[in-house]
Amino acid sequence: MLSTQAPDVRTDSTTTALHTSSVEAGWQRQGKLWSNLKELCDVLRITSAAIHTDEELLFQHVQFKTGQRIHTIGQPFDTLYIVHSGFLKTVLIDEFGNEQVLSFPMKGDLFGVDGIHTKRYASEAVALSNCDLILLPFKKLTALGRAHVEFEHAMYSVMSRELVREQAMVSMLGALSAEARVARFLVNLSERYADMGYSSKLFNLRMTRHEIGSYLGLTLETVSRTLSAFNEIGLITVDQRSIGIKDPEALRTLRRLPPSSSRAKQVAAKKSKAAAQQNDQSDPDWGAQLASA
Amino acid sequence: MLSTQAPDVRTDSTTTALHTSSVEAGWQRQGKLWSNLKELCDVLRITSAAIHTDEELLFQHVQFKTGQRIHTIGQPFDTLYIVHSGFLKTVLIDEFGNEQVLSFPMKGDLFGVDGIHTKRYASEAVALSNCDLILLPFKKLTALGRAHVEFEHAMYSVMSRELVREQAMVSMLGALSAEARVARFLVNLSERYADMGYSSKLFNLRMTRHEIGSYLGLTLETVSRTLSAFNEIGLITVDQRSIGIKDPEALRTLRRLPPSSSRAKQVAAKKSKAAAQQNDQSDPDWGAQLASA
DNA sequence: CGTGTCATTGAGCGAAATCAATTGCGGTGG
DNA sequence: CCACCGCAATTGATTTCGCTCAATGACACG
Repeated sequence: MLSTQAPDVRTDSTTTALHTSSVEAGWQRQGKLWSNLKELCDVLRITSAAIHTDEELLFQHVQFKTGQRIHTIGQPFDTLYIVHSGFLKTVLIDEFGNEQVLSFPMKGDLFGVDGIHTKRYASEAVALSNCDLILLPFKKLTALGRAHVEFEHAMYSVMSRELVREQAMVSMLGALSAEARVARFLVNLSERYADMGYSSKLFNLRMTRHEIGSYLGLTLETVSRTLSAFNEIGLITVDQRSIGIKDPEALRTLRRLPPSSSRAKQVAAKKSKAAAQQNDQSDPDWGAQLASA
Repeated sequence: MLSTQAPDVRTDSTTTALHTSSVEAGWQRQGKLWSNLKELCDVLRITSAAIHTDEELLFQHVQFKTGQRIHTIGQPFDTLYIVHSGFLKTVLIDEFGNEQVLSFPMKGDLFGVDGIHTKRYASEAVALSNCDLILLPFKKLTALGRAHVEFEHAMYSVMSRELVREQAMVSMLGALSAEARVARFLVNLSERYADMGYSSKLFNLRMTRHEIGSYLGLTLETVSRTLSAFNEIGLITVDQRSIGIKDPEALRTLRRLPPSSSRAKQVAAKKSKAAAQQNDQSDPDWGAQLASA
């Protein structure tokens, strides 16, 4: 495995030493990490102009290993979580035990917000990799909001951001085709990786096809087929969990795959090209098919 | 039109006299209405224990007529809206002008929250009936949050509630069949009407089939057909915009094929019926098909 | 009484789900 | 080390749900 391509962070040595490796931010103390307010704001990408770096307030970190649950549905709520490193999923579980993936929190994301209203978490959070989370007790948050005007505003802002994200999700599920959803999902992941300083062109998926499908409102087979189709066309490369983004712009603007008839044509063209030793990804007349109305 | 069944509020005389009719709460002043903090909390269904009723702070009301836009996408954000009476829709508009309905705010609902993050509204709000809205300037809100601990908590709570609602929406779009979506939509509306003190059994839809379809991720034809089907089965009565709820429990538990399994049972039931040469649309035991997960 | 908007209903088709078979990979234990 | 197992992923065959296209009906409005 290429350690350069994967945003694996300290997972490279395979799940063993969490507390031993050094980390970018936070103060290390006998295996526990603490962050001050400034660091917390940085992780959340919040403008912390008037925040004193000498603030004595500290925020505890907690580590979770792959597969562990951070909180479950119905569990009494009292703290929010900020992802310092690692990857997670949040899921809703219906009355029959079916999981519905709601989000894939990663570095800088906040989760647990759904617990504020009813004082119990409305969703379940599971670590998809080893994780380092910053605990943000809700009490502390409100106290902080009253002390620092900036911080209060920032918290509202972050919650608003979450809401907008959900809205975009609803819009996507309601209006886009399967291919468009998968395409946007990939672009989205790519951009988030870029934000985190990793490669936006080559990365490993942290979730299964099933989880992706659940997130996008599709079956795992459809996700798999769509990825394969994108691969054939040269938009991406796929090898199991490893994804290479080849044509971000096409993915971003993709609405629907060409009709199966012209698709056959395309494949044919591709074959003839391969036979002629031509370069693959030229395919002139599509890749950014737009909806007409 | 039966004025008793419809939560029409001052709309009966058809869009003419807004400022003339009297309203339940608020202080009337030459055509403008003002609410104090207590009233505002009441509308939001917030426990306002420690809120002084003698609070001098007043919140302005604004009236909108059917079809008017409250705010548009990209417009600078500075105030939130609380629905005092009337019905609205919030929509997202994609790059090709297609509308995607996000919510149908009604009495007690808060909207405009999506503007906090980017300082510009991310969605557009349109009045589906004549509306009376309470303005809640964001500045005022934060100030209030610092003054009244209770209020700050309440605002977080309301935003959390919105987020949970969106999550439920995502879950529905991702996992439920067309019939289940429509069924839940009806139940949801019914309950909201009940909360507002109107009949939960008989009401008028304020939105078109197209808008319902957009909201549920369906086409207007599918919505229409589904309503007709529910009507034939006796779950509801439909006559244009007028809906009568006949079997809330069946609607509430109506499902379709979530992920896997459960299908065997369905097919078996179908086959046994077919074998018994049963009449088509009598189908006694459907209308509340449950997934066995 | 036309005209436009919204709703209903039907026919046909296509995208995605379901069902099913196979392959690839990582771990485990003989 | 390899055989075996379980899980994930790929791929194909078939079904079906919901969309598209289209015609018609109901109602409000000028």
